[in-house]
Order: sequence, then C-alpha cells, then structure tokens
Amino acid sequence: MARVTGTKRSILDAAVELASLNGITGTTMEDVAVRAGVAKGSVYYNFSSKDKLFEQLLLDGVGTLAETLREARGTKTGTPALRSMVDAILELVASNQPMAKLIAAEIFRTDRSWQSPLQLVRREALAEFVAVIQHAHPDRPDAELMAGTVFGAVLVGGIEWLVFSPDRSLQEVSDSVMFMLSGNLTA
Amino acid sequence: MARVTGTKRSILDAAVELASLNGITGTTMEDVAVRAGVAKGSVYYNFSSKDKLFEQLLLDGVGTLAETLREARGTKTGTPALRSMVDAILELVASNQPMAKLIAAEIFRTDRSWQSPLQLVRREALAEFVAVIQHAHPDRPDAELMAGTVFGAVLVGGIEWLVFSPDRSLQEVSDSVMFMLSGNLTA
DNA sequence: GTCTATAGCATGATAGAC
DNA sequence: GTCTATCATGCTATAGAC
Repeated sequence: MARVTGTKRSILDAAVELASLNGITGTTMEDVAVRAGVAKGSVYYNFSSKDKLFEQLLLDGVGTLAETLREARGTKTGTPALRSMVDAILELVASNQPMAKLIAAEIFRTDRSWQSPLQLVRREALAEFVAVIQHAHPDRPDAELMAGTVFGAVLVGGIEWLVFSPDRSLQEVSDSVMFMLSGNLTA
Repeated sequence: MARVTGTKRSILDAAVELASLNGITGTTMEDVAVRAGVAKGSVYYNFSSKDKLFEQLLLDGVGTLAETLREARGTKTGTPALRSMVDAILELVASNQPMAKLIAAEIFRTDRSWQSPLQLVRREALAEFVAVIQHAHPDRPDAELMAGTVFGAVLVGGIEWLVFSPDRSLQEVSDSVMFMLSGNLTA
C-alpha cells in the first residue's frame, strides 16, 4: 500500500472530509476539487470516475483498519489482546474521524460497485477479533457474529465519543468499553 | 404518533426501502414515486419536499425505537432489563431491516436539516439504556457513553446477523450478544 | 387527491488549450 | 499534469388539467 502523496493525497483528503459530512452521493466532484484546491479536470485526471475515487478511499481506510488490528493483536491473546485492539480502533477513529464516520455509514450498503472488495477487507479486519474469541472459545459457532458485535460497539462508541463527548480522554473511553465487555454492566 | 396509512404509507415504505439501498441522496423522488405506484406530483402533494419526507421517516423510525425500548424495559432492572431490550432491538431490526440500515447510516450525520429533532429522539432511546446502567452504577460518569456503545453493539450485531448470517434465529443472536455483554468473551 | 408536463438548475464527465 | 469551458443528463420542485 504505497503511501499516496501530492495532488492525489489532497483529493483523497478532501473527499473523506466532505463525504463524512454529506455522504458520498451528497458530495460532488466539484466540491472535492474546490476543497482540494485543484480544478475538476485534475480530479478526473487522477481518478477515472467518482466511483473509483471513493472505492480507493474506502479500501484504503478499511485496509488500514485491518493492518492496525493485526499489529495491535500481535501475539497476544485474551483480555490483553482485546484491550490492545480496542485502543487501536479508538486511536484510529480519533486520528481520522471522517474516515470512521464514512466507514460506519457505508459498511452495510450492499449494492455499491465497490462492495465486494470492501467486504473482503472488512472480513480481514474482523478476523482479528474472531481469532481472539476463538482462542478462548474454540467450540462456539458464533465467533464471527460476536466479532461483528464487538467491532460495532467500539466503532459506534468511538464516534459517539468524538461527536457527543470529545472532552473525555482515549483512556477513559477505552476503560468504558472494556468495563462493558467485562460483564460489569449490570453487576 | 397516529398510524399513517394509504398513499402516505406507500410513499414512506418505498422511501425506506430505496434509501436503505442507495442512501438518501441516492434515492430520487421519481424512484420513490414509481416504487410506491404513484406519480411524482403525488409524492410532493403528500410531502412538501424530499427533506421533509426523510425527516418524517427517520423520526418515525427512531421514535418507534425509543418507544419499543421503553416498553421492553418496563419496570425491570439489571440483566433481565438488558436482555429484554436487546431482544426488542433485534426484533425491530429483523422486522424492519431497511429502517435499521438507514438509521445506522444516518445517525452520525451531523449536518442534515433534520439532525436536531433526530438527535433528540436518539437521546430518548439511549436514555433507556442509561437508566439500566445507572441503576447498577449510580456513580459512573460514563453511563451515557456506555449506553451508546451497547446500542451500537446490538444495532451492528443485528444488521450483521441479517446481512451475513440470516440463517440464525433471533434467540441465537440474542444469546451471542448477552454472552458478550456478560464478560465471557475472553474468559 | 392524483395526474402529466416542464421549468430551472446542478452534476458527472469530456475536450482541448497550456 | 493541470487548467477552463462545455455537453448531456438527471434531479427537485412547480403549474395546471382532471
């Protein structure tokens, strides 16, 4: 995943920010061009179509997520692995809030042209959670479902944090999530 | 919330289904009209604008959610309350999957014209979770954040269920979620 | 209350100069 | 590789007949 720079980078950055606010369909190529400080023609020179632009954007975002989770887990297992992964997601959400919102909004859209590649990478990210859960419960058939649930909790929690109570620290939020995942909710 | 019927109902139904697939901006008033079996003019007769149409749609959806959670909790507390609310959300997601997807996609959009009323109802729904959590932990300042996290877990889990493993029963999914919320994940 | 027809505008995409 | 100018399309919304 060679790091993108220059004009391509400005365009991608402008695109996430706008799309996290107005949605992909609500973001025009003209908007993107203006925000990136280039002409519309240049956007089309760098990305052959609007679909291609956002496909690359989402694939990069979810790819980074998968990679980050893999690193965060490392060789850990159990609660330490979980905590490390929760922290990693929260850091990612905090450092790229627009991307987090975009992913949250697009991950369940099933009819987009870029859905198949996106779901592939999504599965890759979830696999890290599945590994941790299955290490503790080798016989449960619902590890994948629970992985999705945990991921949803952290993602929504993270966005919730930044949108509605950005004054809290990452540590506080991480503690809250782990507190919940530790069965203390109604104890 | 007087039950809407007739043409208005057909239009609303068509609108959720289309918007859950293509997003709100990706859904045209013409599409809605065709799917509802009426003319575009009739759509505008019943809803003054596209914004108003989707505002009502989302408010109804989240309103139903809040009401359902209130009923599900009743006078229960602790784990029984939680389980009852989890089941209620899953039932709602299952019975109205398009609405669930739409809510998941729109709930974090911060610049929509209908955002303020929507966030109000959202808070109302979360308040039910907050009540349960605060009953067990009166002194925790992060009850609201955890409520958001739990809600995110159930919502994402529910959609995940219907999109990727619709063969499972509601009971199975509910068990998975409660299993996770009970701290068994890495035990 | 529902229809058809159309105004008026914004958008995705391309062509061609520099 | 980036620009300006433009085309063709499709969109929201309205007017007016029935």
